[in-house]
Amino acid sequence: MASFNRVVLVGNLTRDPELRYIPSGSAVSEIGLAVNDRVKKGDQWVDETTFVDVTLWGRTAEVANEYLSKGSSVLIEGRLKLDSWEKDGQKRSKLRVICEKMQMLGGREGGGGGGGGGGAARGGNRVSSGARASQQSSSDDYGSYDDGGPSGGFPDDEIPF
Amino acid sequence: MASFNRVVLVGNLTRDPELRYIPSGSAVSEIGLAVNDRVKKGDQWVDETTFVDVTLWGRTAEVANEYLSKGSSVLIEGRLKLDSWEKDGQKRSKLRVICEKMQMLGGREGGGGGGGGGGAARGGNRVSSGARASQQSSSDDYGSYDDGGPSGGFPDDEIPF
Amino acid sequence: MASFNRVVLVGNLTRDPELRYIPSGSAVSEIGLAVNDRVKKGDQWVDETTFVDVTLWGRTAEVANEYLSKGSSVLIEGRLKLDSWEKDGQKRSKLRVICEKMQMLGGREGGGGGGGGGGAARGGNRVSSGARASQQSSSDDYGSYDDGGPSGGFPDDEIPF
Amino acid sequence: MASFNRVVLVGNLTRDPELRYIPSGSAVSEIGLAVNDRVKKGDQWVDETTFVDVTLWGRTAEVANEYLSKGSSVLIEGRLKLDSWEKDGQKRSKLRVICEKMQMLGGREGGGGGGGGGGAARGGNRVSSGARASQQSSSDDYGSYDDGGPSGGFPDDEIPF
DNA sequence: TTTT
DNA sequence: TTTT
Repeated sequence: MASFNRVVLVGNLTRDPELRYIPSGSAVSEIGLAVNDRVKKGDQWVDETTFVDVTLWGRTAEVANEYLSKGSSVLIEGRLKLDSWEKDGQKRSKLRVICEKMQMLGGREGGGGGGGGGGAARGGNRVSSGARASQQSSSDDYGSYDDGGPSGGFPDDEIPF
Repeated sequence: MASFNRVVLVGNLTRDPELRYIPSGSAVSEIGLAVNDRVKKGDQWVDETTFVDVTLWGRTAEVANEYLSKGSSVLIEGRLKLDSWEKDGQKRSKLRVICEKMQMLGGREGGGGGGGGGGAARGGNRVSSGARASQQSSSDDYGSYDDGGPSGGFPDDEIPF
Repeated sequence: MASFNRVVLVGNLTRDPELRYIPSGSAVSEIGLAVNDRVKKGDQWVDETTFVDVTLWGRTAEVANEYLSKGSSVLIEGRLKLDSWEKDGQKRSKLRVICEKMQMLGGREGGGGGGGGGGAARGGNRVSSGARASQQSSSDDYGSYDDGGPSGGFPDDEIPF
Repeated sequence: MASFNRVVLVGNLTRDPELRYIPSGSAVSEIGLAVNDRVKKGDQWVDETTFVDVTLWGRTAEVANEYLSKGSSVLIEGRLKLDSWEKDGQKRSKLRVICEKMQMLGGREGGGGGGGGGGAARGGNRVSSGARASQQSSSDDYGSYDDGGPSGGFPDDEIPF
């Protein structure tokens, strides 16, 4: 019965975030993370890249969409989640990470961070969520975003995971 | 470039560990973990089970094989690793966890734990690694096992990940 | 600017929890944790115990008070917090952990856990918070308690840290 | 008996690292970290800075000394450790973090990071450990340093913690 | 101040 | 493919 599920990753986005809104109005964003470890195999160090899909919710999703892009460096805290579906009559499943906290780091063009100013936004075509995202931004100068915890956020059961 | 990869899980084994030795003599064990979270979806709490495959190396693998069995409760610290292979000309991949530290918890029949004595072993058919495992055991009364870190353990490159 | 603060500990209570209510009605509990590591010093393994004070809030505080006692085994996830005060004109400070998630483990007399029944309560003198604690308990069979996250719980600013 | 001790922090150095060598030749470095959280107190978010002393060993200590300075942004993974001593006949103790893995982040003047080249060193007065540090550097382009784990590093028992 |  |  005892159980615990915690993941902390630092990596770079493999593509721009993809934001969408579910019917209830909640924002969801998917990001791909590349985590580059250097691990010992036998007696030598080798590079090992782990690609992980991460789902972000609510304001965190919007902030990611606003401030992160391919190559951005980010810290993600969350939990592992097994997605399951059927394809051609075959059961398939895949581990992903559900983000509970995101922290932008100063890598690349993304990562906002910047002291007073608050980080440069990306190209104009993705700023539709600007209003909400910048409310967030104004309440947090540290580039850290939280999903609001268990009691926050997801007002209905349309959520696909 | 900045990167970090850390997972901490507490769950129950979905099956008995499977131990084998690679040609160099290193022990490897696979365990299946069921992690039972209770997460908020919309405005209600739902149970969500995440099944994760975990790979253990060296003495940790042997200790797991000796003291854990289906149902055992265990804490695993490790990192995410993407396994990739080809099947029917299709690229497939799967996230797993490489265990860097294992801590037996007092669940079920497994979980060693027991005060002075050192935890009851499982059925006799799996005690072949006993000698080595119990050396370990004697140097650690806390049921915690470490893979020896980056400089420990894997003397050659036969390692399949 | 980038910042992150995460602690995960498993240890045993050094004393019974101390529960109190702040004027607003929020529950607060203090527990002392003993974390027994085995670390390498030079070429030998030595035991090292780290004593940490942990603060729990809200329902988590009440549940701890109800189900944990001296010796209980528990997993705490939280963050480091620096408490500061003045004594004899001297500035003093001390690191503690603010618990954000608690998971009871099956150690000792504490640790509740128990499948259907829900874990044995301690002696009668501490059951005053029973009503609330058992509401919690009924919504969670896994012995895991969450402080409700950033948006949960602390309705005023009487909170002393 | 079950026990686990894990800390992950991202913060900025409050001062330059202080490197020294213990009689056996092992390098030790102390850094002060400021971790800036934004936490909810009552119904508003407040900034909260936690100051933590971190001890680094071996090559990690040397690398920190070489590449980090006051203000640098860094991720530290390690464990809590209680330092105890006596002063004026009074027992005193203090929690610190023993670093097991360090990852430089791209903040400020520190944080090395730099792709191929390997990060700019600090002013000349601290480069005495250069030779060793750059060996390290050459075996790791990711700015991540590991203490070598339980089996690595500390060849004698002069170590003061 | 301490737990297993 | 699954554990509690």
